[in-house]
Amino acid sequence: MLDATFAALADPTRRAILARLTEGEASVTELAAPFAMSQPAISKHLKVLEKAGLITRGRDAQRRPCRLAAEPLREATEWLATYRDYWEARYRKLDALLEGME
Amino acid sequence: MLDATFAALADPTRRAILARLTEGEASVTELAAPFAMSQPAISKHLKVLEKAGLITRGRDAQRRPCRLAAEPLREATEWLATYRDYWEARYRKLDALLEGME
DNA sequence: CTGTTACATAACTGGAGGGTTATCTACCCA
DNA sequence: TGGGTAGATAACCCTCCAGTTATGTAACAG
Repeated sequence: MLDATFAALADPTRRAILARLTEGEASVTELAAPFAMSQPAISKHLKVLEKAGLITRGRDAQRRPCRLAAEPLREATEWLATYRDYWEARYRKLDALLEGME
Repeated sequence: MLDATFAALADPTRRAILARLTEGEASVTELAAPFAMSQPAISKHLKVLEKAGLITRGRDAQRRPCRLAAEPLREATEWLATYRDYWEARYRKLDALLEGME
C-alpha cells in the first residue's frame, strides 16, 4: 500500500488536489478548474488517488464528489516517523557545532 | 523536491535500502546483497535516491559508501503533517461512535 | 604489469505514467 | 423525446522507469 500512496503523492497535481480537498468535498469539474489540463487528465489523477485509497467518491446526480480519505497518509507518516531520529540527531549536531563557533 | 522524494519512496527496494542505512553506512555490494537483483539495478536505485537527496556517497578506495541523508524525509513528513488533523478527526469521530454503541 | 574487487555506464526491452482528442454514458430538465 | 451537463472511457502519443546483459573504469594486491 505504501507503494501506491507514495507514487500518488509524487505528482504535484495530485498533491494540489488533496490540498484542495482539505477544504471540503468537491466535484471533478471543481477540482479540474485550477489546472491548465483537460478533464480526462484530472479523471486519471482521481483514479490514481482512489486506487491508492486517498480519496473516496460519492454520487450526487451527475456529479461524483470526491472526499479526502486520510488513512494512507497516516500510514505514510508512520513509516516516515521511523527516520525522525535521524534528522533530529543531525540538527542536534549542527546546533552543537554552531554553539562551538561562538 | 517533494516530487523526487515521494517518487523515490514509492519503490519497496529503495525503502528497504533506506531502512538498511539507518543501521549505518554501507557499500553498494552490501546494500545489494539482500535483493534478488543485479548490481546495476541497485546502482540505479542508488542514483535515484542520491538525486532525491536521500543519500550521500563517499569514497573509500574502490568502495562508495552510502549514508542516509534524512532532510528530504523531514520535508515529506512536514508536508504530510498538514493532513494529520484529518485522520485524527476521523478517529475521534470513530471513538465517539463506538462509545455511543456501548 | 597483472589480476581482482567494487562499482559505473551503455544499450536494450517491456511496461507504466501523464498527457492529448474524440467519443460514450448517465443524469437532469423542458 | 430531445438537449445539455458531468464525468468516464478509448485510443493513441511520448517519456520515464525498472530490470537485464555486457562492458568499462578505478583502485588495491601480488
